[in-house]
Amino acid sequence: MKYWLMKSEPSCYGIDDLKRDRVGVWDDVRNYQARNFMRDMKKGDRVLFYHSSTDVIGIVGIGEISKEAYPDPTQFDKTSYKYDAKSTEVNPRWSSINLRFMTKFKAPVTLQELKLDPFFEGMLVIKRGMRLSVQPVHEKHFKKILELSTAES
DNA sequence: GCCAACGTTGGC
DNA sequence: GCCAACGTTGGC
Repeated sequence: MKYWLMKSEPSCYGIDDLKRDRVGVWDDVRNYQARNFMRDMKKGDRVLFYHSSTDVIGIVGIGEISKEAYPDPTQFDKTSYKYDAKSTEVNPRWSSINLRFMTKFKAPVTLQELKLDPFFEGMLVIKRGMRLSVQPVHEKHFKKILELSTAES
């Protein structure tokens, strides 16, 4: 099983939206590196759900990959601002995955906490200028974040 | 709202 | 294939 981190702006789609929907469609990634990671995802992989561009920045819950990469429907939709004229049905450029809600933390494990704890050194999300919205996470970091989240209230 | 750090685009 | 210009991300 692999572990990932996925960023989302809560004003756009946050953990509460995922909780309500139970399964969320990740369908607007237009970055090749992020796409490639999404294509590596396997059913059952765990995902740290991260809130960006908000007052409390950090990891707010856990999800699970419930459907592996498939062509992102928005790339063929001419009415979508995510429409990509260069993408074809035969050779789609962009991929989607489905994410199933698992847990919402009582309190976020904040970016600030991660930066202060030497244990998380090397974790991609705390690297300055790391804008990648989908990234792999080490198992030890994932597990530690789970511990931290239950330690909080 | 600022701006640094990237990624992408397109002229050459 | 280089690289300047431009657009976007995302923390602060």
